[in-house]
Amino acid sequence: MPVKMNSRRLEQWFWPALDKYLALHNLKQTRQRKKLIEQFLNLNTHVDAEMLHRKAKDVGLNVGLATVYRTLNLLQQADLVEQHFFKDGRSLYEINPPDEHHDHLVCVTCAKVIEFEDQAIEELQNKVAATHKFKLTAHRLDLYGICPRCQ
Amino acid sequence: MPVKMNSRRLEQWFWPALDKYLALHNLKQTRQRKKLIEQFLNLNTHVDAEMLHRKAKDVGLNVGLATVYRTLNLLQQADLVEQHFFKDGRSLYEINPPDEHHDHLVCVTCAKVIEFEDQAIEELQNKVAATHKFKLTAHRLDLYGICPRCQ
DNA sequence: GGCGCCTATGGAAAGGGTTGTCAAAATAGA
DNA sequence: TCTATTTTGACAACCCTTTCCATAGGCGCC
Repeated sequence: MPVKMNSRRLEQWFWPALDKYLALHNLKQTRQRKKLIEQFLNLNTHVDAEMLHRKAKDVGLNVGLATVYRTLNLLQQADLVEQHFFKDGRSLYEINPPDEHHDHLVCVTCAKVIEFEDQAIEELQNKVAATHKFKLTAHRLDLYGICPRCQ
Repeated sequence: MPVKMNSRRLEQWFWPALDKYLALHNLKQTRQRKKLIEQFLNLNTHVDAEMLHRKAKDVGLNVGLATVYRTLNLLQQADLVEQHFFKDGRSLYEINPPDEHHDHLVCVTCAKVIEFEDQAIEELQNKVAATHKFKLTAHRLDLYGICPRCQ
């Protein structure tokens, strides 16, 4: 079971990391960015652009959808979120704290997602990459099955 | 390295399976379908709709792009091909012979895809599923990295 | 073979997610 | 505060994919 950072730790890691990235790239602190990211951190799950857009409107931030995409792309460039591509053409984004990688176990019946990590698997992946002389940058492992409740 | 069926075995499995599916669903044998699929089998790698469309034109088949998509979707429904979503918003399709699973090592620079299989990883996956009492039905493992030539 | 039903096709249009454009607004530094 | 530069919102443009629709083409039946 992956241990997820609690909210306090998450924020303590995230905001300085973001500030650093912004400063490094001559980017600016803006109200929209801050609010959008606050919402994202609150949710702290897989979100797509449209969900975040709605969530922002809910808390009274009148922000354009384009800005949501720009913000998500920025976060991804900064390696602060991870982008997932799944089976309907839309991307999901997920906060990506350092050293907190996990994979997904997905119930094909109820769509429930369990996160897990397995160090042994990771090591074998590195071995495979090494065999083919690849410099590994990322990976995704999704297991699909039927959860206990749905069986 | 995964062992791929040779061309003869591939065709001996594929065409009867397709015929069976068509018959079962009251679908028809058409020139376009047959030719498109012939090209796909010839290539026998990851293809996207546009590649297949071009390939078909190359051999003198004037087929609409819509038909290419329809054909690929049909094959997927029949479970004769597998659809992949790698990181650029377009889908790749791959012939999917029974009992011939493999995973992917994708170069993030040149988009080259290498196939591999690793029994040890598979076993560990089963173990993970068992831990969570999931009945595993499928999985996908994509490794992303930079290939030797792009480094 | 010919008839009729029903599926398949091509081309164009529509769809849905994402990115680009551009004038106006906001930020950060002097 | 003033100025250079980035960011924003609204909307258009984009790309891949699906849908529409009128026509063409399989396939069973006589």
